[in-house]
Amino acid sequence: MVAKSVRAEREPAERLPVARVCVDLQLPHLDRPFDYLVAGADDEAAQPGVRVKVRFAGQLVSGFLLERVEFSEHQGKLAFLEKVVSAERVLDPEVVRLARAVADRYAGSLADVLRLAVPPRHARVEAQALAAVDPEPVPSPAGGWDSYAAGPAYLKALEEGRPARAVWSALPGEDWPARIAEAAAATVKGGRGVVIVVADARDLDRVDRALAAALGPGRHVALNAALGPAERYRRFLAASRHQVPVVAGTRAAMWAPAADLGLVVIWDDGDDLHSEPRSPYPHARDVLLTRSRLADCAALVGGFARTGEAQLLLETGWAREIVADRAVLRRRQPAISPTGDDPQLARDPGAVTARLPSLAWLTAKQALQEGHPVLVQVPRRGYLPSVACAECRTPARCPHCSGPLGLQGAHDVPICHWCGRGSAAYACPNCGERRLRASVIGARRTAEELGRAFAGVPIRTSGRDEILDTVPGEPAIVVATPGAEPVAEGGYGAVLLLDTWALLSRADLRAAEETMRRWLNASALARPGGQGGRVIVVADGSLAPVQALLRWDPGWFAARELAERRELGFPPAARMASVTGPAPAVAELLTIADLPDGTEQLGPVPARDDQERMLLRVSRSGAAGLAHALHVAAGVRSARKAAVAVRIQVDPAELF
DNA sequence: TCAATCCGTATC
DNA sequence: ATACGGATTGAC
Repeated sequence: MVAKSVRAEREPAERLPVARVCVDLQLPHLDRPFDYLVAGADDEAAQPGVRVKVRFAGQLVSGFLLERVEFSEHQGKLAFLEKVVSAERVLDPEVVRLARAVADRYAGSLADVLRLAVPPRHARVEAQALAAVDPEPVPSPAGGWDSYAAGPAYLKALEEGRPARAVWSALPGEDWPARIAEAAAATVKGGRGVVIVVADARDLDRVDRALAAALGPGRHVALNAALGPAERYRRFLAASRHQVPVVAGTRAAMWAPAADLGLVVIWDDGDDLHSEPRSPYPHARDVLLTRSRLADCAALVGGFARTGEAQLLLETGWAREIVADRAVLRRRQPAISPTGDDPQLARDPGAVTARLPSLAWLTAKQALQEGHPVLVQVPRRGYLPSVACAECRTPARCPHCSGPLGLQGAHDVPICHWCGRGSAAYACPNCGERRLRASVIGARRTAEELGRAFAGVPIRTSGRDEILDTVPGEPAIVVATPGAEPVAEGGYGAVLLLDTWALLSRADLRAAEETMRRWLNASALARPGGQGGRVIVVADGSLAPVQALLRWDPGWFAARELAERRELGFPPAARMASVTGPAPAVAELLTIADLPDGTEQLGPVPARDDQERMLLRVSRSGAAGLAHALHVAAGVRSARKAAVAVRIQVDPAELF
C-alpha cells in the first residue's frame, strides 16, 4: 500500500493542470487525445512535445504531450501522467498539425503517423549537449538558376520569405544538388528553415556535399535512413533544437522539425522510394506539399522528369513552372535518337548483343574512341508480368474499369487485376488486334555479353547489390539498372537505353511515366550534344514517351499523361483507395463504411496470402470523405474487437 | 431484495 | 488488454 499512498499525495499543477496526450495505440477508434492530470512535480518538464508514460486501461503506455490546458471536457476522473520521460520537446507543434492532416488524408491514426515522424529516443545522445558552431554569414548563391526563366525571381522570393511554389524541370546535365543548395541558402539568408527530401542515400550524399559548400559548416544535417539509432537521434535533435536551419534526408526527413519553415523541397518525386511502406503509407510529395500549405511556406518540386501529380499542381495554378528556354535546352541536351528498327530487342533484352542495333553499337564505339565512358541502362528483374497487344504493344486494359489485364495461364481469358472481370472478347483499342503477349523478364547477362561485344574495354556494373557513385571520364562501359546510374566525370559520351520493355508491357498504371523518368534521369548524365554526347533509345520513335525524350519535353508528356488519367479516372485526377484483408473482413468493413456518393467499388481481386483486395474510386472532391469513411469504419471494427485488421491504403503506390 | 455473474463498452 | 457498469439471473 506504500505505492498507493504516494500516488494519493500527488497534487495537480497550479496552472494548466490538464495535459492532452496522444497515446501510442494501434486501435483506430482511439484516435483522439486523452486528458491526464499533471502533477505539480512534473509541471516544469511536462511541456507540449515531450514524451510521456500514462496508464491507459490499466496498461503503461507511451505517448506525446500535445498541449496543456486549464480544463478537461472529460466527464470521468482523470489519471495523473505516470511519468514525463524526458523534458526534450521532440514533437514540434507544426509537425503535430502536419501529422494530423496526413493521418486524415490517409485514413490513418495520429499515433501511427507520429511513430513515423519522431525517431526513437536515445537517452545518452539526449544528455550530450551539441557543440554549437559559430555561424558565418551565408554566402550569396551563385548564378546557377540564371539558366531558368523564372529562376532568379524564385530565389529572390525565397530570400524575401514569400511562399513561392514551383515545379522545376531540371536541364539535362544539371548539377541539381547545387541548385537545391542555392535555394536552401537563399531561404536561410532570409532567416528561415528548409526541409529537403531525396529518394536514396546516393542522392542524399550529393545534396549533403552541395549544402556544405553553399551554407558553410554547421548549418545543416543529413538524415539518412541507414544511420544508427544514436547518430540518427543526434541529428534529429540538432534540427529539433533549432541548431541547424536546414535538414536534408530520405523520406523520414519530411517530418523533421524546423524553426520558421520557409521552404520544402522534393527531388525526383516520381521515385517510388518516396512512398512510405508503413501505415498509413503516406507519400513524401503529399506530406511536403501539405506541410507547405499548412506552414504557408515555399515549395520546390524538382526533377528531370515530371509526374502527373506535379503537372496537376501547375494546371490548378497552385505552383508555377521553372523551366529553361528552348535555346538554353538545345545547348545543354545530348543528341537523342530512337532506333526502332529492331523490335525484337525491345522485347528480349537478353538477346542484346546478338542484335544490338547497329546505330547503338556505332554510337557506343565512337564515344569510347573519343575517350568517354558509355552508360547502358538495362531493366531490373522481377516486375509483375502483365499483358500487352501482341501487335502494337499497347498495354491491355480492362474495358469495364480500365484496370490492367493479366493472364493466369498461357491460353486463359485475360483477367483484370482490379475488378476481376474476364475479357474474353478483348481487342486492342489501338489496332484491333486480338492476340496478347506477356512481358519478358529482364536479362542479367547483359554486362557479360556487352563485354564480348566491346572486347578490351573495361566493363563496370552498378545495380541493386553494388551501386557506383561516380565513374572517371575515360573509356568504359557502365551497365546500370534504373536508379543506380553513376555520375560520370565530364558526362557520358553515349547513353544506351535498353530498358524499354518496361514501357511496353508493365501492368502498372505509371509504366509510361516511370519509363520516361528513367530515361530522362539516365540521359541527363550524357554530355551536351555539342560536345559529342549522344543518347540512343531502343524503341519505336512514334511512341509518346520516345517523342517526349527526343524533344526533352517532360512537361508535354506529363500534360498528356494527366489528360489520359482524367479520361480513365486514375489518380491524381481521381482518388483511389484499396482495402486488403481476408474476404469476410474486407466485406464487413465496406458494409460498415458510409462511403461518399459516387464511390465506385472495383473488385474483389485476389491478393497475397489468400487475401482479397477491393479498390475504391471517388472524384477528388470526395477524397476527404472517402478517407474519413474508411477510418471511421476501421474504428467501428476495432471497437467491436474484430480479430483481423484490414489494410487501408489511400492512393496506394501499386495499383495492380 | 440482494448478491453473483455475465456482457458490452470505454479506456482520460 | 482490463476495468467498470448495467443487465440478468438465481437464491432467499
